[in-house]
Amino acid sequence: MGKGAETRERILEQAVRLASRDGLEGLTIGTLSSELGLSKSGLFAHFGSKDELQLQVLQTAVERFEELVIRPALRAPRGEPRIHALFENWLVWADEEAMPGGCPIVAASVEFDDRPGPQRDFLALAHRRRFDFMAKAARLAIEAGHFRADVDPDQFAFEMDAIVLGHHHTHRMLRDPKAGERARIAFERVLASCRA
Amino acid sequence: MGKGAETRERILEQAVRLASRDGLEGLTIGTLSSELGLSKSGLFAHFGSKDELQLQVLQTAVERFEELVIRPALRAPRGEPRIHALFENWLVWADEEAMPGGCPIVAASVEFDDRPGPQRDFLALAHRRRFDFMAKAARLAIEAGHFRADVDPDQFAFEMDAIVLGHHHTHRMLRDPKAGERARIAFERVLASCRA
DNA sequence: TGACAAATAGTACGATCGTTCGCATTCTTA
DNA sequence: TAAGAATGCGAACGATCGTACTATTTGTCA
Repeated sequence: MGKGAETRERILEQAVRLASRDGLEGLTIGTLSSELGLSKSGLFAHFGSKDELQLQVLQTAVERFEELVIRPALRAPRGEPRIHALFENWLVWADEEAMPGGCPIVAASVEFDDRPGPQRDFLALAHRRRFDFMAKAARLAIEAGHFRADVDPDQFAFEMDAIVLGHHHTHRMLRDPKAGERARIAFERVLASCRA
Repeated sequence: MGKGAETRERILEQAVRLASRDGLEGLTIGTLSSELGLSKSGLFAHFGSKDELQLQVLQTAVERFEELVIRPALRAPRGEPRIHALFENWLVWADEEAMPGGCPIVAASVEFDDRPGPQRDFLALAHRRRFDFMAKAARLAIEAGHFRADVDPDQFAFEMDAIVLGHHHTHRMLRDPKAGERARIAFERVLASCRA
């Protein structure tokens, strides 16, 4: 746990920042190293290949998502409160100052959704887990009596994911200041249709 | 209006195909020219710069969207039938064989949403017009008595856009065969909440 | 403190990027 | 059909890409 790991952390933080703006392919070893005051070869040695760098960037982003969105939601009571917390955390996530280009996972997903390889595999798995988490939250809401018993948890996950994507798009591309409000109204409608 | 325009069409068709898979930056003049059996410089001469090539790719994609999604919808009667046609055409659009990487406009939007420049400007305008079209369709549905008078057309546009994005994501990244069904159920719920 | 390992820098490589320029070919049309 | 414009090719440019190798510095610990 020496100096190497510390440097790698510094590299990955900046790398996530760049990847959120320019994508995983737009992220370049030369640019990254010069912005950090490191040599290209010195930085490269930490990862061995660009593929590996990209994978670690994704890994870092996913960990940060779980830390800032998932884990705080888990501290809320099961059922609708937890779902509500998850949703609100997720909206804030899109404005993380450490990711000036928006969610790097969304960016990478669009970039790699048609290119087989380890990046795509990693992203697919991460998304699958995210979906499962949402579906499980819905299931707990059913058990808690907040949601009706005939609510389809997977359908709920789909709609929640869609609203977040719509928010991301409206917020970042259209710069619409009402994006958050729009997303909340839409989600509230979904919630209303699920309630017991 | 001779041979030049014809070649340019051929170039742009293949360019859209590549851009849908690899993004606008991943689209490279060398690859594009060799796949078409043209010389790099000969192809380049048609556009003068990569920026211009990218812009024309976007222009081509938008024109195709209007031809395959918007215009057919306009042939349906105002109100809910037109909205329904718009939605269904849009879902089919994501599977256009000429765009094996999915909607290039979605890809480019994520790619350029934080990079100022003519590409971003073009995309923002295109999206604005798409939103306006959806909102107008909702307004016509209100006038036709299909939708309640207190429906917010802009909110409707947001939710429709979100569902299409969710479908795109679930379909292309997760390869979930139920993506279309999920999107239809979600949209039906939105429609139900709007009906008079 | 000295030896060994870990971390970083330096340099160079082949490939490819977007772009320029001059020349050949092909079209159009007077 | 001859002239001129439109179109396309070939070669080359400087820059940058990811990567490989060899030094040199820095850190760790017996």
